[in-house]
This record gives sequence, structure tokens and C-alpha cells, in this order.
Amino acid sequence: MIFITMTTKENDNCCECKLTTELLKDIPKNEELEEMSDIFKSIADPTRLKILFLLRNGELCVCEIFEALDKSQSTVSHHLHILKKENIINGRKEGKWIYYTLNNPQILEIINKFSDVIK
Amino acid sequence: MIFITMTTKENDNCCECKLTTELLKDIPKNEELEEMSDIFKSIADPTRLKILFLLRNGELCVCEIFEALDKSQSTVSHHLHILKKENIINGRKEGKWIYYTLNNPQILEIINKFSDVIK
DNA sequence: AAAACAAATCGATATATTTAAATATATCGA
DNA sequence: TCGATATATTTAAATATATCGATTTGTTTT
Repeated sequence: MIFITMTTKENDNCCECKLTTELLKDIPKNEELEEMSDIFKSIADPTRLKILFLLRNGELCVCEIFEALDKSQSTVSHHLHILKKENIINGRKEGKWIYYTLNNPQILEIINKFSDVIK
Repeated sequence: MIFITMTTKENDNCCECKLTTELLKDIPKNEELEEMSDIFKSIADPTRLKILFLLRNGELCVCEIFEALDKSQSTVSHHLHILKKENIINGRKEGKWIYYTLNNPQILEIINKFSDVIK
């Protein structure tokens, strides 16, 4: 749809920059962009970031995470669900308890690196 | 506040995991976690991610970004504002036009690396 | 100076997210 | 089986975010 619009006005740019059709080459499709943004959304919350840091040294049970967080049990459960859905953490059931771990500990390095690059 | 609660029940855990006080050591303060999550929020949107990819090869004027995005001009302006506020992009005014650039091109590498780590 | 244009800002609305209370489910120990 | 406990789910309220049309600001062109 964009492309059709462009071809009808491709020599009619407001400025002398590159053409849009050219710009759109090799850019992830909208669907892919949405998936990526869902992943970033999952860590774009102070409570969930804190959960990731709590898990930096290995697995913890929900009750432990809950006690560290000053949020209601249902809220914590909800945040864990979001992180699990995006494949950031994983839960292991053992009797009454559920132990969560980081799926890939590298994630904390990247989070930190990210902050560095922005500064 | 958490700490006070903990000291009154520190041997009364629901499970045998590490103590919360121990867990909270070396974790970014809430204020810092909020700053970090604001940064991630700024890229946790498909439109803004697309803007970053559009800028991968250098600066573009707003009109160009606008034409590539299929969103209203005010919406695009708003997204640019958010990215600028978080120091992800920078604007340079030249006459009628404003040209935006990535503050640090490395950011796209990290974004991609991030996706890889999740998969 | 007036018209045209690029971009930002404002105001309103629709949608999404965070949160917690209430409830449900699963497991354990008595 | 009953009661207690750990966790998840449902629901609803409060808040935040995305979007767009209209307006404003600043710049260029005429």
C-alpha cells in the first residue's frame, strides 16, 4: 500500500533525501517488529527487570521473588507470566513450589550493555 | 520497609531458598530500574523500532520517516520525541527540516543480539 | 508581508498495561 | 478427607500509551 502511494509521487519528495522505497529495503516486516517489541515490552518494566536481577545467581521460588518485591502475590504472578510467555524465564515445579530461572543468563549482560550504549 | 518485615520473620521462610535481604544485594535501586525500563519502553514499540531501522544508514529528515511509516504526522513526531527523550536519537535542524540520526549505531546490533538470545 | 510548508504541540479518544482483591487450582500434611 | 499453603487466574479499577485532527511555531518562498 505504501509502495503504490510512493510510485505516484516518487519525484515529489519534500526534501532531497533517499526514496522511501529504498529505505524500506531489508527492514523487518511489521509482524516481526511486533514480535521484537513484545520482547522488549516484557523487560520494559521496573518490577520485571528487578525479577531478572533477582534471578542472576540461579533459580528462586515464587515466594522468594514475591517477598523481595513489595507487590501483591497476584501482581508478581502476572509479571512472571509475562516473562515466561516471552521466553525470558522458565518455571520448574517441585511439589508446592515453582522455581524460576533465567532461560539465558546472558540477558543481564545485554541489558547492562544496553544501558551503557545509551549513556 | 521490606527489610523491617524480613527481620521479624527471617527464619520463617515458606521454602528453604536464600534470604531476601541477601538477594537484594547489588540490585539496582528502584529509581535506576525505572530509568532502565523507560529506555526499554522507548524501543518497545513496533513503530519506534522501525524508525531505528530506517536510520541504520544515516540521518533522515522527518518527512522521509513520516512517508515510510503509514502513521499521521503528529504520531510520528510523538514517537521521535520519545526516542529523543531517551537519548536514542538526535535531531539536527536545517532550515525547514529536521534530520534525525541514531546517537549510537551500535544500538541496532544490540537489538538484534537481544532477539537472538531470546530465541 | 502573505502564502506555503515542515515539524511540534495540544486535546480528545481508544486501547493497553499495571495492579490488587477475590477466586480457583494444585499440593502437602494431618 | 480436611485444612493450610503456594501459585495461577479472573475481574475490575486506575493509570499509561498510541493515535489522530486541529492548532501552533518557525522557516522559506513568493
